[in-house]
Amino acid sequence: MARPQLSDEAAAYVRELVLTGQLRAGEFVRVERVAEELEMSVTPVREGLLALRGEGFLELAPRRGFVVAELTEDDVRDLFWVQARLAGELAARATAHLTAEQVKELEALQTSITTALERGDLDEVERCNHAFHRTINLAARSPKLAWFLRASTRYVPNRFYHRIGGWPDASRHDHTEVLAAILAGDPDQVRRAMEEHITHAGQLLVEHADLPVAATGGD
Amino acid sequence: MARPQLSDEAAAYVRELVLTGQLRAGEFVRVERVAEELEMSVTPVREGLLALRGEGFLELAPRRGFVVAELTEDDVRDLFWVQARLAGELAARATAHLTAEQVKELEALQTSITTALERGDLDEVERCNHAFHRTINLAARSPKLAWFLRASTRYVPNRFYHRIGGWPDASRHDHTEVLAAILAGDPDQVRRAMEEHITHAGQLLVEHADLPVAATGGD
DNA sequence: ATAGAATATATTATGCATCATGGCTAGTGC
DNA sequence: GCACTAGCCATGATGCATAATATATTCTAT
Repeated sequence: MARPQLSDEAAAYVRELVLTGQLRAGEFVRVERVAEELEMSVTPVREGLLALRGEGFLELAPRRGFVVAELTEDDVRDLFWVQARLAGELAARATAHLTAEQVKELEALQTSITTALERGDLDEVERCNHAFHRTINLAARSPKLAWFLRASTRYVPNRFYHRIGGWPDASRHDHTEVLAAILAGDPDQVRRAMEEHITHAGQLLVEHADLPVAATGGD
Repeated sequence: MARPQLSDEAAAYVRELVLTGQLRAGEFVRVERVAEELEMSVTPVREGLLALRGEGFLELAPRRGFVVAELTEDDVRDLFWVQARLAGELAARATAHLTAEQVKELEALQTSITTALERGDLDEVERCNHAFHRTINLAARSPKLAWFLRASTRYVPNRFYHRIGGWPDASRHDHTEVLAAILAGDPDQVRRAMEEHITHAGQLLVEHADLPVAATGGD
């Protein structure tokens, strides 16, 4: 799976530039420049940028170029509001579908997270974290909800949580709550636990991200 | 607004083909064929299809082409679940922001819908319907939530409601409930009214759309 | 005569068409 | 049933026309 699609590579590259603030709101993304940086031609870059427009990261000014979209603190709060609702619903639905084996896997992942934390292996923590949520979200068997969830999580920079002190520990605690609710077999309790988990993450991200407070004007 | 962007035209064309069932799940969308039909070259078509992949309508089999994605009855139910939550939240948020003038506009639109219904002018009904929701959604001042809402409504075929007997009348009734809640200034009541409204629409669409009941298997 | 505005020109980048390459598949022969 | 071949089609590289903006030049008014 070296480079399945150049346009995906271009999209991922620019998305990360936007999320890490290396490209600021209002700036133009020059197709040719990106093409040079990634050593590809302009066609796949343009395709990738159009995909990013579809994701809400860029706006397209016809015959002018792609502009980085505004992303305010309120926007991030709203994104996590969506993410919390969706992750909560998916987790609630998953409760009835999770097999005993899958529950065991979740417990194993939770153990791995704890030991990895003690070793200070944050990459491993993130991997297990991801697997934990993925297992739950797949078990819900609701691909469209999962699609919307992914759309909302795209706004979280890769490896963002690494840079937030105390987050992995808080996450480990939240997962314990989710697991307990799953073991209790109570979908509503699972939903609440997962919603709180995501909400915590959102609060941390807003505190650490240093975003513009309000939009500039009315479009 | 003749042809703002050929890729948008291609995306809209194929999206409608998928939604109206002229392209069935699993079928390949041949780039060159679409290009011929729209009398454009393959580049903008491919760009449009990549956008549709981002919207969840198509899947991309690398080096094979674009395949129409599965859309089951459960998927549509989930899409309307999302739509109802988002429209409800937006309406609740709008309640505090709506000016007296905007409320008057909503009432005027509601009146227009009623008279247009009596004339049997379904196009006008749809126009006012759209304006009604748009006014509320803009007043909520939550662009990201609005983005997700739009993503969920893209799955509703254009002019779909025209073909459903009794829908315009039911819609008129639901709007009355929403308006009453807005006039009462009660966000929670507004949310409930709007969620019910969308849920009704979803039920009607599922009943009339004749979709596959379940997904074929595990991807 | 100079400052400012308006027009003409030059430059830049988009957007689309065309072309070259190579992967995937089906069809043929053994 | 398997290997090989031929053709189709996705993918992306390149070239060109057009639109938009920046720059320079000219004209006008004070």
